[in-house]
Amino acid sequence: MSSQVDQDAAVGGHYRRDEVARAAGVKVRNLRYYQERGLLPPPRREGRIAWYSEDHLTRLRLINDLLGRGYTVNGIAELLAAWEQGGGLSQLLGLEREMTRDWEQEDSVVMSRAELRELFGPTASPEDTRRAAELGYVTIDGDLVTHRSRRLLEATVTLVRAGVPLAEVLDAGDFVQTQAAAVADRFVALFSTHVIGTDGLEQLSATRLQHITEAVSALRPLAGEVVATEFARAMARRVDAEVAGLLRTESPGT
DNA sequence: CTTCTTACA
DNA sequence: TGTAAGGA
Repeated sequence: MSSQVDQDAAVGGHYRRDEVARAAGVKVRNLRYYQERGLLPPPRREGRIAWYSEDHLTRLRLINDLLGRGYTVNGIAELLAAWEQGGGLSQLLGLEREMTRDWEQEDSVVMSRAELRELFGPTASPEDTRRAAELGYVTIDGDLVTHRSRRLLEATVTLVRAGVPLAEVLDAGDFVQTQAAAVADRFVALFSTHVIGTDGLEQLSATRLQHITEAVSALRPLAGEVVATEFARAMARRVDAEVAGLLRTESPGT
């Protein structure tokens, strides 16, 4: 009966300095070190006693694991920061569902070629239809045309009725697809280097795989959030500039 | 005395 | 990362 330490520690999720250290398999000295490097949140203080929680324990184990795999302290700090941000955002908004939705889950619209012509009017050519199919917006089966996204179709119709030639709308769609792919590549690259590393997925432990899965789902909406925000800002600037230009040329004075 | 920090190697 | 010394 010489050590009752484990009983005290296991109950409330409160650990003293040396208890977390032992439980996580790190040296007491390093608790401070990780704290200074921003890897570990500071413990709750009660007089001279530093109390560590289950969260601290979990994080320490993760840090230790990553360190053992050759990650640098700085790399882990970056990962942890991104992780926390992503998790916070994904919980914050119901946006997650909206942003991770892809075409397969969207309403599709089926119509005949005649209906399609009627929808778009004279600016739409068979060539446009072919191009739309090439870009993946529609699939053609005999006389039936299926558009994969009702929202995109409606947006396109709106633009065309406002006077934008369909061919140019398709050009824009092509451009957006390319740029979106580039943006996605960038986020994925970030993720691979900082989270997965060079080892590849094969030799990862089950717990780390779990962590990665969580991080992916946390980072997806974060990436969407970043892009949406930047896009909104860019649009606002361009529109402002355009409107200012029009005002100068069209109404020189009253 | 214990618990924790600071500072130096 | 170890550890000696000092504050609370």
